[in-house]
Amino acid sequence: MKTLDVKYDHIKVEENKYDTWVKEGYFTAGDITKKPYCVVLPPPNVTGMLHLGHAYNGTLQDVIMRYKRLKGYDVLWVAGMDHAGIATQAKIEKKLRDQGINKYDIGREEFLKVAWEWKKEYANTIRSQWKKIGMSLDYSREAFTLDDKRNVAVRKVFVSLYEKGYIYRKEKIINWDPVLKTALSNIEVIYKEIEGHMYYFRYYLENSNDYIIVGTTRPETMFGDVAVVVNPKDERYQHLKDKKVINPANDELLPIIFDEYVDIEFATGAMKCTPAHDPNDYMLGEKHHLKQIVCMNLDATMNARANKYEGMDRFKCREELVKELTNKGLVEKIETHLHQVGHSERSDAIVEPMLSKQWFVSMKKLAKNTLDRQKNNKGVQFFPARFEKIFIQWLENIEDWCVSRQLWWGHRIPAYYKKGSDEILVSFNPPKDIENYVQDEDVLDTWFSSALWPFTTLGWPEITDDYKRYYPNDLLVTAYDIIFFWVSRMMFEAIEFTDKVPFKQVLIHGLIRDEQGRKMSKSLGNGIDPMEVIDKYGADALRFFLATNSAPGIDFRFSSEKISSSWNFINKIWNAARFVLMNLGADFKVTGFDYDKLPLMDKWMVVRLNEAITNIEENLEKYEFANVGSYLTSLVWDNFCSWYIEISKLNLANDKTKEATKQVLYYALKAIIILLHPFVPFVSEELYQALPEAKKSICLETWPTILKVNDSKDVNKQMNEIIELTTFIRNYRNTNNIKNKEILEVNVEQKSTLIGQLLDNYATIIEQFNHLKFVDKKDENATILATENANYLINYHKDVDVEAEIKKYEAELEKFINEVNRCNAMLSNPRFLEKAPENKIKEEKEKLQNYLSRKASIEEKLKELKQNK
RNA sequence: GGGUGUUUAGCUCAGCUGGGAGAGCAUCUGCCUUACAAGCAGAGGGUCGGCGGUUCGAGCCCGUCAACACCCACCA
Repeated sequence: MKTLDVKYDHIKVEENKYDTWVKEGYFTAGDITKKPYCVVLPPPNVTGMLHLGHAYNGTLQDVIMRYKRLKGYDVLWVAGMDHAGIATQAKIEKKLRDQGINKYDIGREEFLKVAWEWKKEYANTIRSQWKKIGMSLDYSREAFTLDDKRNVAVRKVFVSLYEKGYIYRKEKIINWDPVLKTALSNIEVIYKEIEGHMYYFRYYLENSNDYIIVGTTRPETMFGDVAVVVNPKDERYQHLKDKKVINPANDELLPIIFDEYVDIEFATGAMKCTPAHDPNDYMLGEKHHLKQIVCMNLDATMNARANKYEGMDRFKCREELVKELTNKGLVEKIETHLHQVGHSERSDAIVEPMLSKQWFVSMKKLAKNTLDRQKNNKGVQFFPARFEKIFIQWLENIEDWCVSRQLWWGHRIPAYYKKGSDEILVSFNPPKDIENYVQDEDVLDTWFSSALWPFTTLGWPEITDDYKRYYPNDLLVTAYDIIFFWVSRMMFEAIEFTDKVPFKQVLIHGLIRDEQGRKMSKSLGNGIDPMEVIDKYGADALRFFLATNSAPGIDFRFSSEKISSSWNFINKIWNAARFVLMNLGADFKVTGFDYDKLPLMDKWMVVRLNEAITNIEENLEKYEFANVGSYLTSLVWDNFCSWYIEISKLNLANDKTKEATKQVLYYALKAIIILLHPFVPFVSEELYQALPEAKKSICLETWPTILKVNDSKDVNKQMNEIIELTTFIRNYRNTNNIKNKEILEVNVEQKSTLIGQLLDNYATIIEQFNHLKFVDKKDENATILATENANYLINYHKDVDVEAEIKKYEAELEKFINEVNRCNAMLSNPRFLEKAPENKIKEEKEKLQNYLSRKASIEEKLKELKQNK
């Protein structure tokens, strides 16, 4: 049994606990005598340190994991990390660049060596951060999205999808990141509103002085133009049938194409068509069998198509071309124009839509399979439910997924091209005559491997014991910003390859913002390092803040003030525990107690605890952690500390009640510590180990159970009577400046047998607690407190200001008159009596009686006061 | 152009299936009462964004408007 320091010091408390937990195997799953419960951690990217969002996500899960362990489950929380292809490669390239190294100089193999070193370093950092947060992960099953086991699964899935016809390779318009020089999927493009220009150019008709005006926001792509398109219904352009116009940029002749796609109202209603640099133009091009002319290089400089602009950056080219055409008198006008421009999620470069040959996953059928399940109630249960709608809508409008990336850091695509032939071999293993083939240089989108995470972490494609036991996962916890990237892809892959949904439930949480409510971002520099917060306030305070200050699915603000409040709360428990332990004494034995023989106050503590356990459990099951937080706070702070401990001081001083109270203090403290453990694992372990007869660790404990009692209603009622009287007395002392040492005389007019019992048994303790004395005499100037069950007449009237007293009572009277009126209005409404549920009516009737009796008491008192005047 | 969320006390936010508005911080008053002054006791403070509707009864349900935030979408 450890003893507690006088002061709560989070640094000391949080030291040296985690390693023991891990070493003892408390987080290692596999006890097959228990029911399994499995969650896989959303693997953080090995790009760097964990941020506050990771701490939030990890805390929510850890709360659930620790709760489930206490509830007796065999909990598996799989640790793992994500290779984060683009993000990590970008960082490594930058690091190399800073050292003056170009990745092409060292080549793919050397580059990958550097990358694995990088991964090793950051993996260690991340593990040390998990440790500081206290995340109870199973490291024995730790996985990495790019390790050998996961590679086997990725190859198997790729080949299988290819063989089933879901994967194809095709030249299409894709989103090209010219900085990282790779293709991107649609959702890796972030659209931002940018003030650009709409340029209007004159396109002269062939052999004519007549011209039409064509608007564009991207003049540099004119070198890839193959037509001008107008709407067939547009009367302005009927005369252009079979005509050709001259491209102002390169004097080439462009046919006029008629297509309904063009919006007559927009700009001039005449649109240039660049099939190789715009998805809509591409579609038009396919339809009208137009050429596809790429006019840029992979780094977004212009290619030979741009003639003298070859080698120039696209935006510089735009500028120069506009200048040139202005000089030639071909510019009609230039307007500023707000539009959405796609940026690369990782490099922030303006994405170039570009014709390129890439690998795609055909999504329609896979999405449909997922939707069928979800809509037939065989899908996953979303918390909060509204995210299901978002998920469904996205799947219903899904486009094919571009999965090839022109990177080195990732799963290399298992496709082999036969030299000197068009033959493509897609196979799990390289062909035997590999010398006759060249493997595809590209790697797969990171999310291709992440999408398999719920089952590859459990050993799939092998049907392992883990897979059989822990799949499907019970829950996934993630932020709403990666529903599309991750949740939906896990869904369709799981359904396709395991014929099961990957997890039964998904808990979607919001994002954490800075103190001003802004999104945390690198560019704003407003990111908060969770490790700094932990140093200052402790992981427990951070965790309690994160878990209990957020509503499901809604963003919330970081608040150092609230973390500080969390710290204070922990400090409160710390001190309460010190008080209890000090009073139990060194020779305390846990003997339990006979509830029926307990004094009222001790019974009340047991009853409060029962109610708290029920409420906390219910809310944990619904992932309503904010509710759990307020129950815990009021249980500990109000019930346990402010009332029970304070009253227990009297019971502890009395030999008759001492022993039972000690037992209940121990019982309540232990239960509270365990209830708190999921949120504050470190300090709860410290406090737990200071308890008499503690096990080796709180991790071996079980969730507190409810003690069956049948008098909880009476217990609450009686204790509430004491609380009401006490609060009134305190208020009375306060407003009349009466010190505690001055004993107040109080006469009680009983209105119920309950009060009789209460006074018979606990008069002395109530007297001591409130520094008062119950007397028989009734002073005519007494102040009156009317409760539902009694009138308390306080015989203290020195320096009574009769006028002030009258005013006070009149105010009080008005309050009760209003209440009586309210009840009467309700109860005299025939429709209320007719339609409201019976118990509601009964409740209101009881209230009315109570208010009437309180009102009568006050009226009586007022009458007396006025007579005395 | 669609869609979602938010709007509650001075500030930051809870309020679960409709049945008398809550917390933390801040404010005011009084306390160093030996678990805790990072604390204790008491108090004040809100026509729950506006309007309309459903209901015996609305912060909660429906409609509408407003402000703010976010997501999706190929208008050159």
